[in-house]
Amino acid sequence: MKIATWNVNSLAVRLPQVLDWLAQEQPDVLVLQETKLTDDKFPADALADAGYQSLWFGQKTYNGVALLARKGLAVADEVRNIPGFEDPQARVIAATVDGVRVIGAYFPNGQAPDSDKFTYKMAWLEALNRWIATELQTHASLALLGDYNIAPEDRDVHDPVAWAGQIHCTPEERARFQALQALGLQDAFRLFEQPPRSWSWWDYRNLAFRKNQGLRIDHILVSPPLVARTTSCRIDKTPRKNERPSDHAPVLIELDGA
DNA sequence: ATGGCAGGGCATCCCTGA
Repeated sequence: MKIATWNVNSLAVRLPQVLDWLAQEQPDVLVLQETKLTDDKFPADALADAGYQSLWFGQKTYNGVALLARKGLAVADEVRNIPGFEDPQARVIAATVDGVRVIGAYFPNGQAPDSDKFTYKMAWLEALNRWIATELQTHASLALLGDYNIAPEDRDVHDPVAWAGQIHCTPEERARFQALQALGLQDAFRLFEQPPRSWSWWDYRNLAFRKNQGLRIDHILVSPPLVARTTSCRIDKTPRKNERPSDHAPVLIELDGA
């Protein structure tokens, strides 16, 4: 079973690239962030033609998430956003696929550590942690994946000195990432040996991709039964080389067994 | 020290992203 996440930065612009990538990689599940589409505009038919059933949860201009699955999608226990956390922004979509609880999330950016958006980010992260704890009680096999907007460690940052204390790298955000790990989740990427200077996002500006200046902020966290089944985790830089690319690259894991 | 690119929307000399 192959499960992937990709922040596409507008599905309207990136749909052809998503279809290409699905044909290329044939993931069983793909979660998308920053679709930037209202629900009436979601391209469910084009994705169905490509063999994927979809769940989607969007809004105008900002945010928006979706969950695509080839088969085994249990739509009955779909969840949108964090239960009990009042939120006008479309950031979370969850469902169960072949017994795996898949939670796709677009974590708040936070803009700057002294901003209102950072306060919102921290409240959102706290609510997420509480909810994931309860989800784990009913779903032992759980994957939390998406654009976390957190670089968990300095080795996830191309220039840790320049980024020290900046958004995505503050101690408060990193403590929240560690709090998710304290629930028993593990960073699938770090279960394996990886190339140094591996990033999932590169700024559009400054030739950042060509110079490989980026951050690793897109993650797949897996619960213990999935840790045992995970055979690989990688970042696919290929779509970042496309014409009109997303600034994020997809991240994927492969699981043993059904 | 700043902004540099990209997407969306329909007002812009704008907002947000990361």
